[in-house]
Amino acid sequence: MKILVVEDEIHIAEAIKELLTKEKHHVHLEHSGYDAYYEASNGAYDLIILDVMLPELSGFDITTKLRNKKIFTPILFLTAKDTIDDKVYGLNIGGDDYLSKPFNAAELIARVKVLGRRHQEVIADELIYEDLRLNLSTFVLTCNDNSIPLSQKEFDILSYFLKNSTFVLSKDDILSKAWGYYSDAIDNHVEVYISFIRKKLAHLNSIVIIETLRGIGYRLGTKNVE
Amino acid sequence: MKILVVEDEIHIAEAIKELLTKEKHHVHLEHSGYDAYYEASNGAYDLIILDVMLPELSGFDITTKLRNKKIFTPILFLTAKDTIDDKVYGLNIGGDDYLSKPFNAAELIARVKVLGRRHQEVIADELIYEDLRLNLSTFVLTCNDNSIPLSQKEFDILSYFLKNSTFVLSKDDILSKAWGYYSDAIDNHVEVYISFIRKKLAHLNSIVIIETLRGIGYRLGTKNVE
DNA sequence: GCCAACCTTAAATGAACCTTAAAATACAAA
DNA sequence: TTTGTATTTTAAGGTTCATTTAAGGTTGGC
Repeated sequence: MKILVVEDEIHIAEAIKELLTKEKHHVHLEHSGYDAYYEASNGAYDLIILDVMLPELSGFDITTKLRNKKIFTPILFLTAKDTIDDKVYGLNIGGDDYLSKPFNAAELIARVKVLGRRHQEVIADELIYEDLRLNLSTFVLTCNDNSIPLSQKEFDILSYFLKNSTFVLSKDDILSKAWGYYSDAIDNHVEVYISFIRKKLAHLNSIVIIETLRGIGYRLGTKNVE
Repeated sequence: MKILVVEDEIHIAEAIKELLTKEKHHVHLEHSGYDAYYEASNGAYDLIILDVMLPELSGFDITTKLRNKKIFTPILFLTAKDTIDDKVYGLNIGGDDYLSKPFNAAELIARVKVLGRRHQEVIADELIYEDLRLNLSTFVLTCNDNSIPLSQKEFDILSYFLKNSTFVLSKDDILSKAWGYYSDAIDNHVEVYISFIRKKLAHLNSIVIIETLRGIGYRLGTKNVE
């Protein structure tokens, strides 16, 4: 699921993100009311976890504005305010559930699961760059009418490139992204996988290539620059 | 809405009934576990408000039995037990919400409203996908003129796939759906049952297959009919 | 030409997955 | 309660395929 977490206390926000990411959700963080409203208002999320006490707009304000806009993404309130009146208020203006801080990880996950069960019209999201589309749930890479599945590592690396298409990525960057900081993987691992991915790009006839910047790293680019 | 209230303390039960009747709901009271299970098991209610501590069967027992029987009426637990483990347990076995006694009248009404909104899922008696039909009350799987019965677990898993035919389901998804969040079931359980189901699909000559996405999960698909 | 960085490929390894049969459990009938 | 049957769980061995290893080849800068 695509989940928007709105929480101004950074360490709590990060903890929630980590927890949900482990459960295979895609998490986006926002820390202030207006940003959150703006981000949520396209209706692209499957669930919004919303702190009530926020800078600018409160969680309740955001909920009211979204519901007025006919955005019915399920909303789970998350807050230190634990009085019954608050709970009732939140549920009445269109929230779907309520969890008090400090909360238990298992309970958060259980409630997310319950809310997610409903909102099953999930849009499979994908990364797009030039003529490439990478499906994030099936790991299938598509170019025009050709498709090819990627392995886990190929996916980790290519998605990293697609998310950072304007940057040069060093081998160390790629190593720590795809193998982890503490792994003993070496440069040759990256070289091998870059080779695998290039082969798949060629097989798809994509115009996308991976350029080598000798001694520096790799960068996405395109063929025939005319 | 038609609401079943299961509560053994008569004065509380009556108070809830009065409260909900005032909100224009039709309320039926039960005071013991077996009676409640029997009453709920025809699936005629829109909502069940269920005390956890009951004579004979506990509220959790009733929920489990109902869900096993494919009765998915929303359930609101109502209880004095307020530990997180209880909450998580209740939500995981198929409950939808949880309210601790003593509760506030306004909060009860607010939560009833939320759960009522949710029960707009159409009740069908079979799931259909491509050439497959799965009867939800007999657990019989049919393809063209061939039929074969499914066991409980086979049914749990295949119906989960049929309800989510466009999504990739991970082993964890399937485990928590068919065995529950707290079970100690392992990946091999899923593999064994996927194998069982595939054998039955083949036996029926269905065009439907279960694809493996290595390292990711499984997804419904069809044999390539060109 | 020489060296370091990089590329490619094939073989070895290991993790993920599949299948099957036997053991354990649940459940209903006798 | 006992017995028989269906279902679920356990366990083991086999298979496949992603990943790692390793070796030899290529490229580009000095």
